[in-house]
Amino acid sequence: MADKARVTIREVAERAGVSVATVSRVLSGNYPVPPATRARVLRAARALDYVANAHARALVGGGRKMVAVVLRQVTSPFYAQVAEGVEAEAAANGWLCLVGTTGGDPQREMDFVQLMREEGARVVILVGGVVEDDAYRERVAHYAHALDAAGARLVLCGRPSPDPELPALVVVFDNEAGALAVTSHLLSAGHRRIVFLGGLPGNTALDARVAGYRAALAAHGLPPEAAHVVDCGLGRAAGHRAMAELLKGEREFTAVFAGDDMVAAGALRAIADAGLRVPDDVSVVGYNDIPLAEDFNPPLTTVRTPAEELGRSAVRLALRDPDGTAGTDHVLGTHIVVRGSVSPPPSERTP
Amino acid sequence: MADKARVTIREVAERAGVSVATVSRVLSGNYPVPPATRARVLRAARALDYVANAHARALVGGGRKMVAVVLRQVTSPFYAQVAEGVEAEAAANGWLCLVGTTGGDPQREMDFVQLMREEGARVVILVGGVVEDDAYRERVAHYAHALDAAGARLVLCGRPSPDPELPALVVVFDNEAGALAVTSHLLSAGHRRIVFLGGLPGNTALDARVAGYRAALAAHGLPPEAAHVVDCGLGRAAGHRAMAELLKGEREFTAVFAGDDMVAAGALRAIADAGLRVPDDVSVVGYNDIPLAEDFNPPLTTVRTPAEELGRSAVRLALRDPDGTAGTDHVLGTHIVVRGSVSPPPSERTP
DNA sequence: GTGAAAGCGCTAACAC
DNA sequence: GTGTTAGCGCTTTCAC
Repeated sequence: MADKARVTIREVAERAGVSVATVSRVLSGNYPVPPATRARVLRAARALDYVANAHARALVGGGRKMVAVVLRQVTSPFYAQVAEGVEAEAAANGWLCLVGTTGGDPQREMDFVQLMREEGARVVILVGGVVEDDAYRERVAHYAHALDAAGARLVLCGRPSPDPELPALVVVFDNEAGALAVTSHLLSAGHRRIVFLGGLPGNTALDARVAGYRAALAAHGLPPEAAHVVDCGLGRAAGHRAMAELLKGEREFTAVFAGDDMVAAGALRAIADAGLRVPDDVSVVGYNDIPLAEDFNPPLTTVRTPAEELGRSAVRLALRDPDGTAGTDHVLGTHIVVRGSVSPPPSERTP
Repeated sequence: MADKARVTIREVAERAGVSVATVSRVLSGNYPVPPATRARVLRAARALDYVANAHARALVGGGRKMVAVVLRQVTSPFYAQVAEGVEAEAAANGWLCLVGTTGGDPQREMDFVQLMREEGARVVILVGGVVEDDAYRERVAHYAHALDAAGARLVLCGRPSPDPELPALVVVFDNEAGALAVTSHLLSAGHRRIVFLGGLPGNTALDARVAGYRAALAAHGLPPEAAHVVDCGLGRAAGHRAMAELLKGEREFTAVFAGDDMVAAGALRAIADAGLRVPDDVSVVGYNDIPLAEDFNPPLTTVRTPAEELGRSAVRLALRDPDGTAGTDHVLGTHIVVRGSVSPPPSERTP
């Protein structure tokens, strides 16, 4: 019962009483064919429920319109939004979209990119911040050159290029500006002791956010020692653990700036578990404005990063620029979304 | 610069000083080749950064190991988890996974399935509840037969088969049992006036949940009129709108059973906006236990549906059963997760 | 206007 | 052990 033979173009031709060339012509629709023959062929194809073999087509046609996205995981709200943007923009242009997940494993990333090369993907999009070590730089350089040699495009999405000379397109957020803005928001509310939760040394996105955080502190005349960054990495669990740990000692902060909204979710839970209230006892801000951030307790003040637009831009750029005029990075703006997780620090409210 | 010629097997053969057949043999690894030649070929392939053309390979090899998942959208936490399960299980077996989204549009669904037939996907997985109208039944029957005729498998995931005779595998949750369980939980807490928010007449998943809800009510000796289902459909926005509407009139309920967690999120917000507290003034339960349900305000009591396992099961089943011994549905168990959104109704607490 | 035929890059018989 | 060759299903010159 398995593997019955697929209907081929030859059978359609026979049934319609024409040659395979004619069938190909009407199906491709890029060649004038008399309405009568055309109808006959179409009828035969319909009757046989014929579907073209995409592989044969791609083989002769030199590849197929396909873009591939590589993410850590689809269950992260942020990545899911980026994927949705890529998928939508690809579909809108009649391109196929393939999403692959790595779980953060470099080997899986390499395997997937290799697979995409075999499949003839014409655009490969790498999404999200990463820690830039030598192995990474080497990997990306290889992807970029290999893809370029095959006439395909590499797009770095949400991360800078490790080397401006690489044939790669890049679309990013201005993480530093976003972080500077939320930190300033906290400072304006009167906070002076703000901890940054979720540092990840070497990670492009987090380093930039930390830089923005430090810049805001400095701009408000605070000394460098005022910065307190906890390098616990990302994820709800990490945020929860790190916050709980922090809450064990003397409380030397009045606000926390979480590296992203998932970290914030974990931190909020830990704070509640400790019997403290947000924002009365401690203020919290996140980053990314994931769809459910407004349902947190309390609704989270955070930085909106247009994730879906990031994905759309990536494919738009790649399709618009088939010959790879790399060079300038495209940067997308972000802005603060004020909700209920920030208030003046306790001391300020009881002068 | 675009579309440079890809390195082919012929070039590797030349460089290694052997025939293409030999190269093919060492690369496929399914044929004994002397270590010396083998090494020479491998070296040549590496030097040229050769990647096989998957299309040529699939063309001669009769298709390629690929499973396709079809979802409404990846940004829904529930669907994302299912997709992750499918992806993981497929990858674990060395299969490619392609995810397509429809946004709920039947046309896009048909286009995507058609595309998957062209691509030679050997497994196509349709995910999630649907409203079963005639058009739908016809569509699915067509997919099932067409896929079967090509030796591929159709898997209905999270929805029953519209016709037991169809050559399709099915994996589902026992929605009725899950709904009966949470409703009973509410009843045990003392609630008698419970509204079901998020009905969607004709939708397989919601109808089953409503049935479980009614069954629980009946089991507790309540008359059929005790049931109150609001057919607002799914999604956070729908839940918010419907709840706000409900709150405008005389409050004739003490608890709400949301059709899924996103509806619950919207309902919680509407309740808070109305100045009411959960669970003191009104209790709320959801369905699915999405990852962030515990971060809602208050943490949501809900029904855990093992979404990722649903996805994994779907591919496991399809791979285990290549010849389509359809017939019996596979059903996955669910269970309640008790958190903070339920308490006895106000009247019970002030006897 | 339509058909015959030459490949696209690869695998698998079939020779030697 | 390794090379030669015939296709896989399709598109696309090039004839007629």
